[in-house]
Amino acid sequence: MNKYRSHNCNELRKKDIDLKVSLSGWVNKKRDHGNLLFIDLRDNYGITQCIIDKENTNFSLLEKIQLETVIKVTGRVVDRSDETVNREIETGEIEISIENFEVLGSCIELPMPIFSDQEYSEEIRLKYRFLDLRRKKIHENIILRSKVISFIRHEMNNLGFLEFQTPILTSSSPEGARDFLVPSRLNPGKFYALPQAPQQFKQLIMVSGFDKYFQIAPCFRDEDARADRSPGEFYQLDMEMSFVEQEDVFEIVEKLLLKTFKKFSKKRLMFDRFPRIPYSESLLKYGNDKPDLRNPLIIQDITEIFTREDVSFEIFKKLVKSGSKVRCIVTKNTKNKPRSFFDNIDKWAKEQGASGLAYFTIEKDKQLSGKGPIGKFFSHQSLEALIDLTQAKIGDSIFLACAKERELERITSLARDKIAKDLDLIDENAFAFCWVVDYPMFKKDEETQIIEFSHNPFSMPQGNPDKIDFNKPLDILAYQYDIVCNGIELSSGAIRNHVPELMYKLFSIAGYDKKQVDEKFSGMINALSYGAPPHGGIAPGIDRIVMLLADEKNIREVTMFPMNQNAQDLMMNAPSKIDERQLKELNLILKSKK
RNA sequence: GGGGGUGUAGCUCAGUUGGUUAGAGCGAUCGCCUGUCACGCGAUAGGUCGAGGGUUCGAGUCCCUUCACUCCCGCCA
Repeated sequence: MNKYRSHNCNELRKKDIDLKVSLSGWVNKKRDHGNLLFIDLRDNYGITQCIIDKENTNFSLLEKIQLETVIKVTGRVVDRSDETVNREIETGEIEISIENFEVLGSCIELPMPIFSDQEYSEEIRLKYRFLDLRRKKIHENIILRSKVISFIRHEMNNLGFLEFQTPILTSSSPEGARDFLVPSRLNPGKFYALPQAPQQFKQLIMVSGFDKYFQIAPCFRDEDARADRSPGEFYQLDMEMSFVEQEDVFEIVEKLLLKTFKKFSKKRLMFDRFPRIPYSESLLKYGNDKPDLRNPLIIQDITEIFTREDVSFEIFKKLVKSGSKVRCIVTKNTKNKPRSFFDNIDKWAKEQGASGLAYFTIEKDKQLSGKGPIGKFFSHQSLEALIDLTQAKIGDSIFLACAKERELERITSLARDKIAKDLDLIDENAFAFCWVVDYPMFKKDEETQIIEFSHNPFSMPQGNPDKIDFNKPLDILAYQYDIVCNGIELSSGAIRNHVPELMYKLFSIAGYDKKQVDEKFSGMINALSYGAPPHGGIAPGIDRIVMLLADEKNIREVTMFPMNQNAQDLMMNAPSKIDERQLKELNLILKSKK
């Protein structure tokens, strides 16, 4: 028999009445009636009410016990009368009549209450994460995370994938985010980098002939935090397959994600198959490459309207002449919305750094007319043309913005979210997945005008390699794809380029000569020359998947021991100073910061 | 690196136009209470109003600087 307990705190039921039991757990709550004391004892599994009265010699000791003390109680399971049954907890039909108890772990005064639905500052939660994790919601989130990971692992095994570990101490790569570096004692002046993803290793695994690989892989990127992005480290379901095309990857991942989301969430799945949206279309219609398809609003380009003679909205016309574009969002049947609705959105847009969002509503008396501040600038013929172009109906409103393409995408993307929220158009009880496909291989840095890889340098360009026009690098598309769910980027993947000559060619466009490629990616480029299979893969973000399933807005709610926004672990005091001896061993000298 | 928000008791928060000794709930301590499940009742302790400077007869409140936390932009192949 176990020294500490015969049952856990969510085990005893009516059938156990009269049984002599022992339970161990935390004192969740006390209710002291002076001569009668109730103690809610809590463990990982649940809560059991324990009771003791003044007749028992232990009464006065238990009366004084601090909340969150860990105790073992022994006693008999007793029935509760009908009036005193607690339907809120699973053990609510019984209680333990305490005969004896023992303190297993005492507790000093708490910095934050455990038994409470109050919200606390992140600072205190992260500093005392071990207390925070005792609280119901986050405790359940972490359990959910464990179950999701184990389900995925099981599914991947069934699909014939093999799980491998890849090195954590590896080499720095010139592309991508900033690396976390680890100085090498045995190689003075040289550094390891923590992997931003096991990208090269998983490709090497394919070259090694293992066919299907996966890993719940830690990834390290030294980038600033966001609500959906932990600083430092996160986990990906990293996977790679040999002898596959884009379609094969889609087939596997779609099924896996749908199965996972069906199993772990009650929310509706909007699509049985993920819609596929080309990158360029996504930028136009949604203003970004992570569209929230729960939002029915679509952005449309109406620049041509502003070249018409019978449109007299001179500010926009002038901007259009100098290369700006005009895009709009049509809202259905909003003619009766109060003026404040429109003005709030315009005001909001100005706060976002835009010049504002112009708007008018299409009305028809005898003729079409635009109602609203700028409605008068449009002739009825121009409104007809606008209706043709946008499929807007009478009674709909049009929000428009005019700017250079990049800025226009930014503001219309934000406006699309904002307007949908104001009109309550987003179904919070749904998951809307999609693929964003056909990413360009290269992009031009706005400031430096230098051509660089837009996504992943190891992606295979689309089309016959012999026919690709390398003189127009910005037109080259890649077999590169993302999965987006509810506006959150969940995964990124690609069919890889396994042809060394093609790789050199593409790297040369991004400014790396053969020697640099050989140096920086020696392991991989070398391997590709020794018989590499065509291969591809993807890497869904585990933390974000769990975040969506747990219906949380912040990734720290599904991360056991997260760092704060400044990438500090307030509980472990990381990062921390190191002593001179260690620095010396590592051949490091610290430069004092002024 | 930049912008927004927040910072008052251990925790969550209130604090009016600048005006007496800065309040509440929870928690803590002490007392009362035998059926609660957010138990109830009474009392006590607990404050560098994030820090520094300024304006003022007087600052939690106004101004400047700064720090911490957070959200966002940049960044995230």
